[in-house]
Amino acid sequence: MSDQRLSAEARRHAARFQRVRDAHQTELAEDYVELIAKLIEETGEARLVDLADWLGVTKATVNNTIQRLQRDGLVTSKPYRSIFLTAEGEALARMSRERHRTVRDFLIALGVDPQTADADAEGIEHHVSQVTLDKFKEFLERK
Amino acid sequence: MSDQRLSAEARRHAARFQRVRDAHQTELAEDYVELIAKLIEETGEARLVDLADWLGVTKATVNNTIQRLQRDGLVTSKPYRSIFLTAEGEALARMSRERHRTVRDFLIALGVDPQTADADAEGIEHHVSQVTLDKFKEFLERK
DNA sequence: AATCAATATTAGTATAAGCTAACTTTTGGG
DNA sequence: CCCAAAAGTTAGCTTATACTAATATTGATT
Repeated sequence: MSDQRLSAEARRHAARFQRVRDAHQTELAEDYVELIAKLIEETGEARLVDLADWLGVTKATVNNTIQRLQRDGLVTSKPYRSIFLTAEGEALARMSRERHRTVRDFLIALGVDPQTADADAEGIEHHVSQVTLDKFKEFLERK
Repeated sequence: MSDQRLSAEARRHAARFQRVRDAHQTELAEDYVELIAKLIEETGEARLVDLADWLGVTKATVNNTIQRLQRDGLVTSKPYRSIFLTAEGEALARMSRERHRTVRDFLIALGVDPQTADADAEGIEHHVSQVTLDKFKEFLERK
C-alpha cells in the first residue's frame, strides 16, 4: 500500500503523526476515567457537576462526553444518576493514574517543581510509550 | 471570579486542563510550521502535496489548515503557489524545532532508542514547559 | 503549442469538543 | 411535605480537523 513516491523519512514522519492523532482521541477518555476513579475513591461518587468543575468545562459538555464514553463502553450512567466505571474503564483509569504518577515523579526527580510537574505531566502522560515509561522508572530507581 | 464552592485542588486541576486544551490548539500549527521550515530548507519549497504526504493526511485537509494558519498570520500562500512562513511563523518554527530536538535528545540520553524517541518527542514536545525543558537541557549537559 | 498528468481548490459531509440558554428532575431545608 | 435551588438534560450553535469526490489550474513532454 505504501506509496513508492515517498521517502522512508516521509513515511516515518506520517506514521508518527498518525500516532499523535490517535493519542488525541483517547486523551480525553483517559482524563475522564482517571478523574471519575479519583472522585469515587475520595467522595464515594462521581457527579456530573463535579466533573464539570474539576475539568473546567460546562455541565453540557460533560454530558456529551459521558454519552460518548458510555457508547465506547468505559462508563455506565443512567439519567439523573451518578456515573460509574465499567471494568474496562477501571482498567484504563488504573493505567492512566499509574502513568500519570510515574511521569510526575520523574519530572520532580529531575528537579522540576511540583506545580510545574503536575501541569506538564497532565499533557505529557498521553504521549509516553511503554519504552519511555520504563526508562523513567529506571531513572527513579537509580535515584 | 473563582467559585467559592470549589476546592483549591479542583481549581488547580481545572487550570491544568485548560492549559492542555489550549496547547492542543497550537499543536497543529507548530507541527505545520516546523515541517514547512524543514521542507523549504531541504528542497527550496513547501508544496501542499508534500505537506500532505509528510503529515499523512489528504491535500484537502492541508488546504483547510493552511487557510487557518494564514488567517492566524503564520504563513502566506497564494492560490496554486508554494507556501511560505511569515516572520512570526519562522519564529514559531525555530522554537518548535529547538524544543523538539531537545526532547528527542533527552529521551535518547535517557536510553530510549532513536525510533521511539522520535515518535514520543512528536507528542511530548507540545506539552513541555520552559522550566522542564531547561531541566532536560541540564541533564544533557551533565551527561 | 497542445494535451495530459500532477497539483491545488472547492463543495459537501462527519465527528469531536466546546459553548449558551431553556428545560426537567431530584433533593434537602423550612 | 412542598417548593426552591441544585443537578442533569436537551436543543441549537461554533470551530477544528478529518474525509471523498468533483473541479480547476499549472506545467512538463511530446
